[in-house]
Amino acid sequence: MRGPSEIVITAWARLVRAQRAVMAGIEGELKQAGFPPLSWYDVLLELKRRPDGRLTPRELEQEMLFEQYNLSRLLDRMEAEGLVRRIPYPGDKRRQLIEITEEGRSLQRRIWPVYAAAIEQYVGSKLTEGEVQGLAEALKKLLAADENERARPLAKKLSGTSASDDRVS
Amino acid sequence: MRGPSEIVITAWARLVRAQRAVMAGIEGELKQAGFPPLSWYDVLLELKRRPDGRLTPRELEQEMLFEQYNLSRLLDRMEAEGLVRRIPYPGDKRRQLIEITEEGRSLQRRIWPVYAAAIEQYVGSKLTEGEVQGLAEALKKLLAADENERARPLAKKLSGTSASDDRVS
DNA sequence: GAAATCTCCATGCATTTGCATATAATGCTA
DNA sequence: TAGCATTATATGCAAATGCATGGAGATTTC
Repeated sequence: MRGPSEIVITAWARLVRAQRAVMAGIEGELKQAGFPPLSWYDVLLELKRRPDGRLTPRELEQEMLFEQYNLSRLLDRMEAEGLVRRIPYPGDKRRQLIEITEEGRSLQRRIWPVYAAAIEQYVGSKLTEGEVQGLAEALKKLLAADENERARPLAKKLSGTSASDDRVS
Repeated sequence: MRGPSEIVITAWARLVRAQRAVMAGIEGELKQAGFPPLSWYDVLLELKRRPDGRLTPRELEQEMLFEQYNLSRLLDRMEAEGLVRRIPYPGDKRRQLIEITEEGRSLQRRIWPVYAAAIEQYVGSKLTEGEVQGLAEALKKLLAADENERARPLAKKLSGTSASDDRVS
């Protein structure tokens, strides 16, 4: 395996830094508006997208690229706040279904305008349309599964779909 | 402020996911090779780049986009391992200088081949030269300071330089 | 069809992070 | 130059994360 070229190293370094900077900014906006961390929003949105508002933890984990134990506890907290509900999975007692509550839907709707504004501020307003296109395209390729990757906890099943309304993260 | 277009939302979502996936992969490679987390490497590299191998915590914080308290404790751990050394800052008793030790330099050198291979695997090998160029360019613009951003803890002074040898993160 | 294996989710414990605040030194202002 | 604001770093405490493992239930194997 060749070593990475300089530009690859630069791109990687900037990917880390940009994600940190933008994430810190956006999380800061949400917090300041009195909202929970972005991961809560991600869960709510994934659930809301489903016609029945339900998903198994396993599915959520793969969508969000979250560690299993991490998600388990995140759901604990969200359930404690009444945003989601754990219900039994018919036909398999190991599994469960996470269902978004009305309160969860309400929170998602209230967060979105703030989140959207932050995305526009930290991402949209900094790039041209073409640059955004190219960025999205390149990142999609980074997300593509790779046979060479060793067995790893995250990033197993990735998809590359687009967004609408408040489809984010 | 307009809301973000769909493609902007997609790009942001993928930025988060790609960074998570790639970071998890690369961190996994390092861990498996018995090395400490990437943040340790970042510190070592920033210090090593300086002619005198020294930097103040404040400077490190800004280079790495790390929280102050977070860096303070990271340096505690690294100092405990003998990788860096805290020395007084001449002329200002509030400050200090963090100096990389010989052991720190050695660790950095040993990590680099593993890290480089991982970068190539998770980033370089997935994109064409042109795509990498475009990605680096777009991310640079995301990192550019923005007057509209509210006073935030991170991301104050950002620069956009390139890489060489083992100049990463 | 029983045992071994695998899948899904939870949890105890250590580490790390986040948040607020402390401590100490410097710089500024009147 | 006394008082007050500001800067640099550290730290107590709570929350979140990582890691290893547990335990229950499904699936496979022979």
